Amino acid sequence: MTTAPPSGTSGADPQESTPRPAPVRRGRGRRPADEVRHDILSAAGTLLLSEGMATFTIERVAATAGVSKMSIYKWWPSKGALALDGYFAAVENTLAFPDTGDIEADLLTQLRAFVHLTADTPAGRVVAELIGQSQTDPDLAAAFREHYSGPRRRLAVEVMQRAQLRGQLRPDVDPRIVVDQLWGACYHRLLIPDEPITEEFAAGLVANLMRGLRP
Amino acid sequence: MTTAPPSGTSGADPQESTPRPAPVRRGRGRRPADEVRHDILSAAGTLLLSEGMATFTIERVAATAGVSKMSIYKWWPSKGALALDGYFAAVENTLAFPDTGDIEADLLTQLRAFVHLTADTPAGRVVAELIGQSQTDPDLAAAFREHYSGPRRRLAVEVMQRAQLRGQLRPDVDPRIVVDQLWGACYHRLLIPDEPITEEFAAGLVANLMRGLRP
DNA sequence: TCACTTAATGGACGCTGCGTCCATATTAAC
DNA sequence: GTTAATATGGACGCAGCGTCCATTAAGTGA
Repeated sequence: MTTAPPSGTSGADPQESTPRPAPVRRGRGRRPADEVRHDILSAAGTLLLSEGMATFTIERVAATAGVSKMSIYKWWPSKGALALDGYFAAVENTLAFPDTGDIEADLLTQLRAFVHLTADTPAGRVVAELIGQSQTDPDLAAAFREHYSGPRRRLAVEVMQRAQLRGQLRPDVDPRIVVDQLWGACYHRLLIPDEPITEEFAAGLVANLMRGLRP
Repeated sequence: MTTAPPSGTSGADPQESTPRPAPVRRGRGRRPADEVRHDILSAAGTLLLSEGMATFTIERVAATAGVSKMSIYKWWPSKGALALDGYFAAVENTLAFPDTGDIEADLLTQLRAFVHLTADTPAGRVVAELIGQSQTDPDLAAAFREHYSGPRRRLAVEVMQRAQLRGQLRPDVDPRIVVDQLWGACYHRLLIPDEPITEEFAAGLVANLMRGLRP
């Protein structure tokens, strides 16, 4: 969080070259598109992280953002798509995947990050609700695959392919399947919480796969 | 809706060449509880399998079953819980888990059954939507764990524990984690369809885990 | 500078579904 | 046969959806 939010709710930015006499009051009339979009995304992210998907509605986002519903419908096709963008706007989105040369250590590091995310932040719960919503919201499903699961999956596959070239992984295994056996297993516990998501779980995932189950 | 006279003749006339003799126009008054429950579950299952969770509403189930909403609210706390029971009522629910003595073959058999279920029947899609709904429906989440995921998970763990006693699996692996790496991986592809669910996928899941990823 | 174009707002609309509440009708239980 | 139980139809207020309009302000170019 920076100390100088340029578009705070309270006042105009005095650093702008054009002085604005009455920026606080909102009424009818045209407003800068970026400003409107920012207000919407900010409100959507806040509502999503604080109360979750169950009470997330277009009307509430509009009211919180001080924006009309039409402005929202103009840019987002469904409440799920809006929620996803709100999530991205609210959450630090680090897509870094370490590649230190030790594939086993790198996988464990990433899985530990997942454990931490679900244990110590609301992000895990929110992502689970977004995946849930995407089951009956095609627009969200498409956006989720394109902007969330797709890039992450690709990144993990690439790291494993490099490990295969280094000879650290059997060349005949399909890295795409391994992704499902590591992160898919995590999402499984996130979405169907029969068992907890712990550090031991993460360690077990890697150990089982690397060593194999045979005695 | 026109106001129909209280006599039985004028109630549901429009399409009265239906081969079903039973669905006589119903009016007010007490009915056998089992009969009402059956009508509700039957309608819920039919609606769920034919149109999915997106258009599944209490009102529609009530109308289809020829039942008042109150009768539904009397027995089910949420639409998700009703949908789950409707699913069980409509789908052949085989919980058999083979234990031939060859754990690798048995796991593959079960995973192939999952592939078949998602490819050739609407059950996979429906289960995915139920899991999705359960993310924002605590009643459904509880019922799903108790009646669906819990028993299935337990069964798989028991089979693997027996395999451990037979010496077919390393004694130090946690079967609960293996469940996530096999079925969790399948549900991952079901819920986030970046990659298809195929026989090769099922075979790869088992092969990766049994042999291990190391060269 | 000023007229013109663009677009966001408040407010309203009809619709669906929710969850609840009755009065009534009818069967099940005694 | 009488009584108690309960399912039904119908209505209620509420929330949210998705769309539409007239108003009003910001941006644009001459």
